[in-house]
Amino acid sequence: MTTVTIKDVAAAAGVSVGTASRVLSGNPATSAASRERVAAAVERLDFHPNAQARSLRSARTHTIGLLVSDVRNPFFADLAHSVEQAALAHGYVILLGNANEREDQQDRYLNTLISQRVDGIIVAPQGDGSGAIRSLLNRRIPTIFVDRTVEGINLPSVTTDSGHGIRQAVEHLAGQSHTRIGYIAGPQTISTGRERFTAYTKAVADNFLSQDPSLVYFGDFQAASGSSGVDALLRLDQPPTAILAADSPMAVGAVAMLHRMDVRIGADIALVAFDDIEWFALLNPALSVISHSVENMGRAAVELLLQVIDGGTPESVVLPSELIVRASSSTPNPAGSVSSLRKN
Amino acid sequence: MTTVTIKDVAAAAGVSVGTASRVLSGNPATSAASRERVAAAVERLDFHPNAQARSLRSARTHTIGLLVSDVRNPFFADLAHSVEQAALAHGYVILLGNANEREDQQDRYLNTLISQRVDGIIVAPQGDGSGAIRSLLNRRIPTIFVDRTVEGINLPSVTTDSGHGIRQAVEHLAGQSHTRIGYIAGPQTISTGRERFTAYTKAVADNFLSQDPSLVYFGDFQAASGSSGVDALLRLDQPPTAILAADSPMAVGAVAMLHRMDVRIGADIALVAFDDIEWFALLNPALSVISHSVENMGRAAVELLLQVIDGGTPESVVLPSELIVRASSSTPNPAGSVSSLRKN
DNA sequence: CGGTTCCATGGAATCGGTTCCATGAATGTT
DNA sequence: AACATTCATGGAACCGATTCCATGGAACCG
Repeated sequence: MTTVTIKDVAAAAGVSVGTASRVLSGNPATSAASRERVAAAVERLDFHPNAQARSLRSARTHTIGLLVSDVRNPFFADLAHSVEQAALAHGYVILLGNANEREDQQDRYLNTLISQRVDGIIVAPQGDGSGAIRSLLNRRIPTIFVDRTVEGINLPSVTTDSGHGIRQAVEHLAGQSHTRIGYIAGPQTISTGRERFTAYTKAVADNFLSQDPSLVYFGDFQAASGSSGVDALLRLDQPPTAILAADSPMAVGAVAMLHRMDVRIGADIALVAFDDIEWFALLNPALSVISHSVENMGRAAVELLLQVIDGGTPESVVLPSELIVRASSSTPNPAGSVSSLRKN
Repeated sequence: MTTVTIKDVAAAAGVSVGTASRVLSGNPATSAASRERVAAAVERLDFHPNAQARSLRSARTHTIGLLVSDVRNPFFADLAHSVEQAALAHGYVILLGNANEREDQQDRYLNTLISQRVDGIIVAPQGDGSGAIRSLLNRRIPTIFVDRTVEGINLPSVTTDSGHGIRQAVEHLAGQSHTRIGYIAGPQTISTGRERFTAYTKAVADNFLSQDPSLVYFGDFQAASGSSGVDALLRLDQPPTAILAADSPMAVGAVAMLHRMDVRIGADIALVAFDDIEWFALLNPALSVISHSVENMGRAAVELLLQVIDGGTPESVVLPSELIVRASSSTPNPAGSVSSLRKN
């Protein structure tokens, strides 16, 4: 590992390290002559400034931490991509952490990000804010929440108004004479899990549909729990004729289980998923979804964070959600169609 | 941004910074008494060591760079996840870069990773090795290739033997009397694109199938080109009765276009994709795939890299690929079934 | 032409850790 | 009891950049 330092560059260019540094950082107090000679030396030696040394002194790393809940969830993969592109456009690099929907891994990453002295952190948080998130607040590290928030912690955030989309979905299903709408909920320890569940509950009540609590299955936002949810709901004495899944991995699990049970989506049962994933439209029948723009979310998150880094206190952003109706929620004859399948 | 340094810790614990540092880095030359006092001070002050300062002196960052071609490609998202988990188990943090299948973004990230002085780099490379990859070699930065390689650059790698799976797929299709197998190839500038294309060509020849060059469409490993590929192939005077897509995003694009054209997969045309993605099995009909273990690939990559970091020169690893037959490639009556659809 | 201003420059301090070295106390050896 | 050895410790040098400060030459001005 040959190491070229700014000293080597200065020597090669015949200037002092101070001058070399000024040229490198674009300080205007440099002559054209030395700019030229330093540039040539950098080129010749293939010099890459040591980011550690640089940020040790300047207290800026030009790095932002992004902590997502689960990279394999396409929603977060897309989010990572859009955050990364937006950050890149502003000269920042992202350090990506993956909490795997676990609070201990989140804390571990947060501590790493703090140690790395990232300029700011964008986090889709887990838990109740008792762990490493406290350290962020205490140290006043620029932080914003994305997708989710933590109750009692007042940080700028970019979230989705899931209420609107869920209301639309429930009304849409009610409009097709579904009265028993099953709901595969996210964990109630996560803000989106709570918010979407509340919206479902309210929409069901407002539309005079069944409020039978056994129509709700509490999952964990991961695929396996979507499968268990379908299994549990279809075992009920009076199973739902439509199911709404609170995120896309659980929807995937639901689809898999429905296939396994030979229940025809869009015919025997209606299915709607929260989150629009590219290939949901490719399923046969195509899946109806509640969509929100991950592109906008990523961009807004970076912009908010940069404002906080610059000392501002920006307003939180709430993005809209919208129902997209496809074939999976167009049940020809909803009532009672599934009950005959229960015996399988 | 309150900053707690090791000096504060040392003062609070009543020891010198040297001793505090030794305690923190687990140096055995410390007394139980000072270990205890330092630990207490760290806890009380919520001290997080500055990784910059630490690695500036010790020349170790405990960070490895992972540069993938496209985070939104589920294959690479899964790879990122498995690399991350494997790295975490060894006390390393990953810095994730996303090249977006573009060489300029790759070079930009490589330079950043070099500046960040990561201990090593795992890269799924783009291009011909003329760009920033040269800098890696010159500086002898521990680097390994994953998934792909670069011709003429001799670095340890973890790749898939795509040949076996592709041969199986072609034989499987030939066994169902397909004689014209369309191929949506990856770019020939990428090793996997070349290798898979070569394997297809050879398998087609070995099985005495049509070697009509117009059966091959060259895409770019991204979804849109899968759609164009299907469009082009089905416009032929003699369209293929089966299509093999060289990666999963192109397969997604292919599926989307086939839907749009109302061509029934598994009936009008057979389809096989390289890469197994969780939900490919959920499509109706389920998609036949050539599968390889991304889990093993990630783990092997981290292990290889750690060996290089420790000064070793490990052997490259080649993982197997395997055909998984599902309904999409079980065409009941292949011959000529698509030609009637061409007029649409 | 003398004095002020401007500005590029070199040198040194600095960031926050790690690590080397000298020291002195404690322990062990004969 | 004298001496060698071990070992925790404090202090200082060091990693590679940035940034402050003093300096000296050029430009400008009356």
